[in-house]
Amino acid sequence: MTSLSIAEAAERTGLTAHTLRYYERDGLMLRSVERASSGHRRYTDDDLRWIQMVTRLRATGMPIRDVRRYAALVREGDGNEAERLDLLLAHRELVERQLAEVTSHLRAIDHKIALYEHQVSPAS
Amino acid sequence: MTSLSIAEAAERTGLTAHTLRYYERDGLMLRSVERASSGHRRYTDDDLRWIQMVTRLRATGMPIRDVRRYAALVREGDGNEAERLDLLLAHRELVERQLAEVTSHLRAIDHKIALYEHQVSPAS
DNA sequence: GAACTCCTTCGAGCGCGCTCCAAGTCAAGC
DNA sequence: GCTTGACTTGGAGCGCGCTCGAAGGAGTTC
Repeated sequence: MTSLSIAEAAERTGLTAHTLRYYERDGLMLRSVERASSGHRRYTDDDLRWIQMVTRLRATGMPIRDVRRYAALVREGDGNEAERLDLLLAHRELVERQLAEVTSHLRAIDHKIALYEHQVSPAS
Repeated sequence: MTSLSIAEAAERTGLTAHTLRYYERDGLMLRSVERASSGHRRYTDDDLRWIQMVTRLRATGMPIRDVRRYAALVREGDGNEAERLDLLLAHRELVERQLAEVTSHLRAIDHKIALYEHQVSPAS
């Protein structure tokens, strides 16, 4: 079991140390990160795995407050799996709708691009 | 050629009147929207078409400042089509990368969902 | 002509998600 | 013992994209 400083954890997760501290004080972590005798944070593999999940939720657009709710459910422990599932299913639904919308707007933009491409280096 | 009040334009575009005014004063429109003798804005079909393009750029995540740049190029008139094309191509590239990233994170979340689904109503 | 509705401008405010700063602590190296 | 560097906390600040409020004007309805 490795145990990383905040700088190392930042590097591994792609977040900044600032953000890691912010996530912790904002209730996004499952529990307070352990401390060395110096008071410095020590991130475990479990912490990193959880941060990866948080990153996935965030990268797919889940608001901080919903990640916090999800974290609270996981923190509570066994028994609320159905609630966690609901939350994730609702999120997936939303993300899929957004993907479809962005894709459709992108196709429209593609048409515009095609027009400009024709204009900039016309075949005729 | 129809000509709409700001409330009607808001309804057609799905934006709020507040946002339409904001876009105009922030330089996202191609020109100042025409006014009735009362001073009220009158949106033309051209205005609506442009707003639709702006909406597409925004919906695909283009920052306001880049939309403003694009609007400035279009406003300048003929001769900078290559620049406009560059801008749109760069945007498309970015959006496609983001779509891929979101999709990949979503797949990972799907695995989590599958685990919970199994747990909540197990086959065994 | 009073009330009502729809609009105007200017500027402040807000929610989100960080991002940064100041002042201090601790451990290691010289 | 002093310096250096990585860390700590609390709280302020910021960039983005709206969003809203106040005060007022124009036009219609009764």
